Amino acid sequence: MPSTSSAPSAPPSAASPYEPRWLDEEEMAAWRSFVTASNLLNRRLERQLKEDSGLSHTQYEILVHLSAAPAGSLRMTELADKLVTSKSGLTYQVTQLEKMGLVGRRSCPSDVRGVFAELTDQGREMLREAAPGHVALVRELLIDVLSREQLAVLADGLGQVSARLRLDDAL
Amino acid sequence: MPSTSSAPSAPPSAASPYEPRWLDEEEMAAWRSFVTASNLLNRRLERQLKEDSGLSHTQYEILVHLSAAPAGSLRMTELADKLVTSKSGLTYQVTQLEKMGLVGRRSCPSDVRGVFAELTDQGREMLREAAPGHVALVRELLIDVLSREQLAVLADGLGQVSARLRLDDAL
DNA sequence: ACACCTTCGTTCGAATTTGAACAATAGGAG
DNA sequence: CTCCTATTGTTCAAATTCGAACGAAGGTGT
Repeated sequence: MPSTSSAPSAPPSAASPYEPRWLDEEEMAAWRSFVTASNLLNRRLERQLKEDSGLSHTQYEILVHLSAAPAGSLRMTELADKLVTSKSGLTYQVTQLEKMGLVGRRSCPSDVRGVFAELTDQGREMLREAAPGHVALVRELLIDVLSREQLAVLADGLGQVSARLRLDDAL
Repeated sequence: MPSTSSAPSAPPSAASPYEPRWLDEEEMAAWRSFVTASNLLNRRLERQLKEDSGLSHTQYEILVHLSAAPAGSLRMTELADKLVTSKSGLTYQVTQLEKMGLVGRRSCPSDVRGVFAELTDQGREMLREAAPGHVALVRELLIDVLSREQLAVLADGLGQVSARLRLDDAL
């Protein structure tokens, strides 16, 4: 009965020490639509990017974050944090992008251990080409489907959620 | 300059045939927080489930959907749709769950090709044990962070988004 | 009955992801 | 300066993911 959560009419009879607060119908709807929208959206964006630019969404996001950074470069760890991936995962993807000539590695002057991932000219060019199609789809599938108010709530609410998550992670 | 989208002050000078409609600050904030929240949330839930129940989020969701279905069973394709994964991905995971004794396969009477994934008693028990901890975390990290109104907007807006995505996919 | 196109679930190989273990270094307390 | 602990990025093996290709049926129209 307990789906992700709710037990509308019949909570799991008697199980755990303290019966948890299940999700009511509305909470459940919010959670389900969040998960579903996220999955569906990812799927579509992945396909679009791969077909039109030969990039995975992850790779695209790496380019985006680098392009937004001061010198088109970021420390590996910092980049991993922004992307919300594992360090090893980033190492892998940066290597891939390096092979494609879109990103380069530079050692950090102030810290021998440090490594900067740096956007190459080719990388910038690739981003310039890939961005329009990607943005158009994000707009079509998400942004333009929602009202201004809904967008504001999304930004606000999920911003809060993210902030909390970040804090916890920092522990 | 174009991150996922926005070009706040300086749009990419002149590139594509038709300059796309970049995302303004608010749209950008909504999109970023959506992506980030989704990733962070997934990461946490994944860890919690694995540690407390030895299940991946995907596996947990399979159990949830089966438990919510008429006879605790669903056709593979139907289940794959609900989960928003590839058919091959589902085949793999159902096999894993089968090895764990949480799910079984049954052939479909009316269609020789069809296969039903079916929740075993052990699977139901596992779900009963895993649900409280999972729900508690979803509540702590998302539900309880948002107000009733925000939840309503989430459910509504993202529900719409999902619905559209589903339609497109059906093509 | 026959051809034709769709659907079903699996298999296969390739790509990706993750956490743990590591070696090298940084940084701080004494 | 000298321990001791935290951090950095990589490597490694294992797990998971996907899409394309398949073999086997279903369904339809003629």
